[in-house]
Amino acid sequence: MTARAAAHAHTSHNHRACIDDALATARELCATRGVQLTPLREKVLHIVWRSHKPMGAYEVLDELARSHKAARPPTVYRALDFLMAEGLIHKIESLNAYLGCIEAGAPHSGQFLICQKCGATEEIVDPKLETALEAAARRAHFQPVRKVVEISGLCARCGK
Amino acid sequence: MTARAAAHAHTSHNHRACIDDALATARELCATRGVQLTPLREKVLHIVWRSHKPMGAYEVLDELARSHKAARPPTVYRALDFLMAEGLIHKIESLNAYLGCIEAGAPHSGQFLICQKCGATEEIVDPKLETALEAAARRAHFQPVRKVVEISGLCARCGK
DNA sequence: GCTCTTGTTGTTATGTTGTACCATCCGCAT
DNA sequence: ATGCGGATGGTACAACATAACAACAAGAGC
Ligand SMILES: [Zn+2]
Ligand SMILES: [Zn+2]
Ligand SMILES: [Zn+2]
Ligand SMILES: [Zn+2]
Repeated sequence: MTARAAAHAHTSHNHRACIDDALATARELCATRGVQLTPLREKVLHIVWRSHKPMGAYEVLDELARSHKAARPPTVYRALDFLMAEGLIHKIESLNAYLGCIEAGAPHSGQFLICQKCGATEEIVDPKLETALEAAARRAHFQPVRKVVEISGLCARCGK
Repeated sequence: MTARAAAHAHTSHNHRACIDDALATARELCATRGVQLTPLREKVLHIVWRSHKPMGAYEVLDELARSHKAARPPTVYRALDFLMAEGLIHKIESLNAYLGCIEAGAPHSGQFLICQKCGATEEIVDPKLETALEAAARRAHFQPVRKVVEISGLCARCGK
């Protein structure tokens, strides 16, 4: 398990390591796949990774525009679409926001614990939950393609 | 199990029975709770129940406006908010759309199988999946409040 | 009857999220 | 040099959702 994956979103940790790890992994993956992690896309990935709270596209845009005057909505959405296609970020559907993936390279839809109080969102990888999802679909003769699992509530720290 | 709950979204069935059942259940529940299922709200519920495909708020608005000239976005969103609060419909987060609940009266967040080809969306009630969600949250010391589960893919009919 | 309160609906305007479409630029292969 | 495909620039607009205040209707208490 990487330092990044070991860190929990709601706990204090060396977040610089999260970012560095995420960017390094992204560069490796894109190089291997022969796709371009351009400076613009890397910048957007960096912005999304600034926290463990899902970030809205227009928040990303505001941040990006500070150093990139030409930034417009399509600029951001194209970068986000690329990063999602490469499995480097996830979209949190219930928030219309985006979050860095902690398991980039391993194709998955993502399972999330979203704290309603502090906003911190932790991506979990739970094989039993995955199995239960597959079983539920199978029971209905349904072929799953994308599985959205977003649990909102109170994180360990806020729920005390 | 009611006739409504027994019907699968992707199969042909007597859909009038779905609607009648849903409206009757809604009237009972609201009467019991002492909340007002007004003609407007009932009309919106009826519109949402016209199919087993999640319906966007503006689609509902277009339909509603045919018989209710004063209808505006807030008209529809207020009715949808009421119906959600009473557990009569669900919002499908990954589609920004709304769907009638097949188990109104039993508080739950809903679990959905969304066909990407035909659009039919089936609400399932899977205790094992529910257990797995609870367990995953517990493992992270997370207190779940709302659980969004939306599996997109191909339904039994379209996946053949 | 009156009026206070609460809940519902009417109405206008605006905020937020996401795309369509075409132009331009750049690296690379022919 | 020419053409091609991928990436970005830039304008406009579509789709989804809410804020804020006015109007109205029904029941409770006087
Ligand atoms: Zn971190
Ligand atoms: Zn992930
Ligand atoms: Zn039906
Ligand atoms: Zn339901």
